[in-house]
Amino acid sequence: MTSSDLKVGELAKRADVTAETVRHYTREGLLSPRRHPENGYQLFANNDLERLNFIQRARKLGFSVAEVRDILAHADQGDSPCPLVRDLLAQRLPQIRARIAELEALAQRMEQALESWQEMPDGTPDGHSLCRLIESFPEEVPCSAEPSKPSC
Amino acid sequence: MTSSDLKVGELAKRADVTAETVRHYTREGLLSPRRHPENGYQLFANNDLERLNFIQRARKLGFSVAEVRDILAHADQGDSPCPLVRDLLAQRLPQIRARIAELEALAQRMEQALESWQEMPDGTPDGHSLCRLIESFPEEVPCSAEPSKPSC
DNA sequence: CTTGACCTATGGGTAACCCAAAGGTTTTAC
DNA sequence: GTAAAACCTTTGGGTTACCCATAGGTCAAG
Repeated sequence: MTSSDLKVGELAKRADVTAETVRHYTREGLLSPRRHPENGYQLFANNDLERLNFIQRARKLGFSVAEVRDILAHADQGDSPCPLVRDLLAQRLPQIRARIAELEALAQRMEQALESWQEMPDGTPDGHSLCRLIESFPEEVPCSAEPSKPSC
Repeated sequence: MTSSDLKVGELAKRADVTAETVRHYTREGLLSPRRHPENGYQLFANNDLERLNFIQRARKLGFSVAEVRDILAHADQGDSPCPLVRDLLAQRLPQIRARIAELEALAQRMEQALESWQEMPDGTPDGHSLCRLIESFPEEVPCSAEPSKPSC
């Protein structure tokens, strides 16, 4: 109704996301557009552009969509969501660090594999080997299995 | 039929995965158990234990289940899958590196946020701010937007 | 012969969207 | 003024690599 009302595509363009993303956030309860009484189109207020920008910032900080929904719900009720925000971030950070370490280990396995495979022949699969490249690769040995090893 | 035939749970236990995982790989075509003619149970050959170990190794090297299926299909046809293996790994590695860089950037944003928030008050949401902590966080500025900046 | 441990198939859930289809609406252009 | 392009709607399915619940059949032990 207001001059500042935006349709899905308009809001999406201004926030530089796809219309599908806007619909997704709406389905998930992060946005609550009014409806045009005649054609059923979703109508977003100017406010919602700020809200969508907020969502994007929060997502870039690593919050999940569900977490952002909770943050927004707090704020909508007049409570400061900041303590929640801090908590969530502090919880998530070590998980991200762990994920980085995992991927780093993976990348090193991959590099080591590619390197050591330089000198190995391809070979055709016989009854015992599918691809020696992979089979020659050491299986991960959990440290608890051989506590005597000093490297563990 | 053979003494070495294994049921789902037995194979799973020996390869240290869940029975569900074995069923999943079977559904995806990585394993092709025979069927017990009377009770319909899946029967895995001794061979399949090696095959499952191979799958686990390949997965740890970063191959997707679909990729492992292709690798196994090659080998099953008597072709050496090794060139495919090398190709896939060489393709995947830079993607992993990119993902690591992304997560590293994310972790740094998170740390910077937590740090700078130490000195900021929480505040209750007013009409203009949901949580200043997040809103104060700089939006990602693509370098192409301001080519004059020397930092870009 | 019952109980518990195992098997089967089916279908739904996860995260954050993307995409297609079928159909109604609005805008643009001739 | 109208026809085509552009946009909107809802529905439902796909992505990854599994996990879990249900309902019901089977098997080993006591």
